[in-house]
Amino acid sequence: MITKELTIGELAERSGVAASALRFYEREGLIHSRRTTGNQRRYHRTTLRRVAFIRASQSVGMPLSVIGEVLGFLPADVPPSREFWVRASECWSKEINARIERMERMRDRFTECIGCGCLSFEQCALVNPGDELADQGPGARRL
Amino acid sequence: MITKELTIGELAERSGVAASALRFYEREGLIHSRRTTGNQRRYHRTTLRRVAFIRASQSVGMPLSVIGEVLGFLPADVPPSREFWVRASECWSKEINARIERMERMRDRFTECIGCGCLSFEQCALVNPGDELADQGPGARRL
DNA sequence: CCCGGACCTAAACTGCGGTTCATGTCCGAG
DNA sequence: CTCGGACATGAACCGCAGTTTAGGTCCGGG
Repeated sequence: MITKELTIGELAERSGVAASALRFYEREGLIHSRRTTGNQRRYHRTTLRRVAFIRASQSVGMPLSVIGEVLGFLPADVPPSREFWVRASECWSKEINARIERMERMRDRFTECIGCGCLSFEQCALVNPGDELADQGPGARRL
Repeated sequence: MITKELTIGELAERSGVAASALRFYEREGLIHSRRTTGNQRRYHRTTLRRVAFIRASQSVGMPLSVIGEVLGFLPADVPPSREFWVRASECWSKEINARIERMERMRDRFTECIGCGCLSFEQCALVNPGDELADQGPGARRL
């Protein structure tokens, strides 16, 4: 059969992603499925691509919420166009570069500041960054 | 009075760290305190330095567990020596550089892989990194 | 002596990205 | 028709780095 649908087990095996994660992605709206009369999930083949995109994006550090937003522009059951990949790639690259720069600035500051031995409050830029790291709110912070 | 001890409120204000966080650090063994007869915390002044070090280390992405290990070499109530700062700085710099390199590799892979439009399983290095990201076990992953 | 603000504790909650568990249903091979 | 493996669901749990809440105690000024 051409364009045969996938069960969750098949999708899990072929994508290398656990079935529990796939159900989770579906709850979060990143992927979609049809249901059989017996309430089981059937995935369109293009879902394989969507999952690949999700994992690739995660591997460069993107949070699922952002990936979800971008995938929102990609209708279900439609294979992602070349344009889509390119646009997404550009978008991600910007983000990653920004993060790398941020880390480089931090490292330089740290060596500088530790090197001078100050580490006293009010003077030290490391202890009081002020610019970055500010207003991240309470709770856990992503590294 | 010289070498006056600090209450938790004072330490919180002077370090810019919430009292709840200071109690948390103490539970985790990163800082220490004496207790008054009324069971209230009194901090040695050098604790201010310890907290500064914790926050600085966090700002470059170090997890508390690792910071705790390093602080373990620094006895309570002893001001950190210059040597200590230098050694810690070297140690952190290595870690940060490793992370930056990792992110650069990822970014390059991503642009390369997305650029070619493949994103198919089994071939794509991004989808199947294999080397990094592997064996991180179940549960949440740090970004 | 009394009052209010600072302090104490343990337990529950946050967000992220899922996993694990308990319990119950579906579906295809024999 | 029956059996076992695949699937369904909701709820609870993991680690991290704390915050919030509830309920109780301490301490200094008036």
